[in-house]
Amino acid sequence: MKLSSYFLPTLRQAPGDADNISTKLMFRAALIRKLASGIYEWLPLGFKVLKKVENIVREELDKIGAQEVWLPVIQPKDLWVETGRWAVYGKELLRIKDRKDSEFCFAPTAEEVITNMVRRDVTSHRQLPMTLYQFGAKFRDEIRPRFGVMRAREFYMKDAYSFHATEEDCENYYKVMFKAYERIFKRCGFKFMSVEADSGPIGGNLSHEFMVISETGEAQIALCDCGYAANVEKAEAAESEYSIDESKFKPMADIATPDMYTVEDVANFMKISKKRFIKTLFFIADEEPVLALIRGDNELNENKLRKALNAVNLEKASETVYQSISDCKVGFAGPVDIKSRFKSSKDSSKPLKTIIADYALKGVLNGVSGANKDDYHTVNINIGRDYNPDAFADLHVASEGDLCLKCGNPLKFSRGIEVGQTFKLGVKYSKSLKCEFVDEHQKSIPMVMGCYGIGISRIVAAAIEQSNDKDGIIWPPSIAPFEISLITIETEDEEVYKTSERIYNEIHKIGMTVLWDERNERAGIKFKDSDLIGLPYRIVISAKTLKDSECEFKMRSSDKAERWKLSELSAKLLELKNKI
RNA sequence: CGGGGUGUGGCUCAAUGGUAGAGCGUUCGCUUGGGGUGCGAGAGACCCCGGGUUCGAUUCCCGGCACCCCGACCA
Repeated sequence: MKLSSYFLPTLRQAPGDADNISTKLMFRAALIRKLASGIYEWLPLGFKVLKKVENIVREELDKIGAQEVWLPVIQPKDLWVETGRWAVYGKELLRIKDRKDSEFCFAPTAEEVITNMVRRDVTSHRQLPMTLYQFGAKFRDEIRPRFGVMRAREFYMKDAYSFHATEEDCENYYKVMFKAYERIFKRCGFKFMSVEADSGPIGGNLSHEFMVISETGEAQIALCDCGYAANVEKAEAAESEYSIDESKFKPMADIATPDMYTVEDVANFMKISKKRFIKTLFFIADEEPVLALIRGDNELNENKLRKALNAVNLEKASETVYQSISDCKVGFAGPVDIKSRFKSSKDSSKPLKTIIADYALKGVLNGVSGANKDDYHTVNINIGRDYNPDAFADLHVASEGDLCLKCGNPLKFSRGIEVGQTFKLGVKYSKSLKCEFVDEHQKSIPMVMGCYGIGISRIVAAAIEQSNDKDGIIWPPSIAPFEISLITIETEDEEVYKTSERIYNEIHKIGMTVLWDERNERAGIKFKDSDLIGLPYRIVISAKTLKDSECEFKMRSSDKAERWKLSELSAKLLELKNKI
């Protein structure tokens, strides 16, 4: 491609709202432009990268027998009602109506549609297993899009779905897919790791996320030297050994804390560590009010609470429920005698029956919590003496100081960008959508499913996030939009231009891709643009080196340039090509 | 959803109660030719939309919209 006619409007400055490195570079190198919040246009250079990534993914999936399809982005409400997700998905699901007022949604994922497709035409165990996949735009109406295409509302994704006759077959294929994912991310040039994940709204009982390791990543990972690695949303902590010396118990006392609603406020006011605070959180679990207790420095993990309670629905209690149970303003409830404070007058909420506490509270001596009295907190609350939870469980989001469930050593924490996730779904969708097949015994049973996503557009951002310098992007050769940046310094010098053109054609002949900067611009501009765009190999043709029948060769990732004989250029490039 | 901020040429930003300016980019000419060079000339903005106050509003007030930031499980 000749640069003079290529749509590549590079910018010297990134737009003011670009909020991380990869987004700034993607704007400056003219990969993307923004159309609306979380919605992006992909320019030719960016689109090329997208296609490069797509191809790697396609090759690896085809290798494991998956078949490519193309599914609608606009999907009818009915199917979503069948699986119950029309109600469950919430505002992230963008809903639209057509001219007849029929309701549709813009696909955030495609389990419904694909399962519907398969249930119609796959009816026998002889047709299984089967894996289908597609590339396509997905839309999720994120609360707060940020970090450019990394957390966009519309994004480009690969989603694959596998259908199996047995649990065992599904599990085996899950491993095959897992290996394919490892090959894909390796080929993209990533430093990555796979971690255990929570399956979230998609469902299922086994899930992994593939994380590109990056300090700027949104996801937090809990790691252990023993090999355990999990998303913090999922990471479980081992119960530490707690011992409290009852002889150190002090008498309880109420202290005035006007208008101090948060642990932060009260801890600062009393000059007591947050670790001595007992957070009291009210939830409604399947219609019943529940009190969850967490140590002041920890965060509650709702998934863990849901599991501990064995609840289907879990939501934070409303202010009225809070007040009718504690009989005080929000922010001042505490565990002491809480069950007996219920005032039913305020609404129809039920009395509190269950108090569940995080293990860590077993180690809190002379704790602090709300006094169940407006503007007061109680100090020196002790477990056993002053309150007794009905149950203990691991309820908090894993954090510094927690111990590995597998080996007991302290967990470490790191950050990553999630570029892919695999789920073993089981029969969640096949059951609700009656996606069944007839087995050898003439019995109709639901298929066992797996689903597997890769964020293609996010991969592009992650690649840049992981590989750049002060001058711009440094593409891994496998996903670079072009392999070679060919720069002609004195375009008006006929010999220089002619030689450049010859080399340009030669590069094509050996099957490599090249972006030729033959603009009538100054050298500085060309070098700056070339570094910004970040193609892996750079060849410079100028009068200076041409007089020795040489050109200059430089890798984007190194700062040393070499002189290459023009006569050897093709052979040397071929060598490079074979390494990609 | 709550709080805050911003909206002025393609980009980054100024200024102003009397309808606007810079840098970058762009166009033309010259210059230069190995790291965003220098000079000159030119094009390009009904100052987000609607309403109000005013003789007069891009500027002040109100409403809307868009975008950005922070928070959203806090107790």
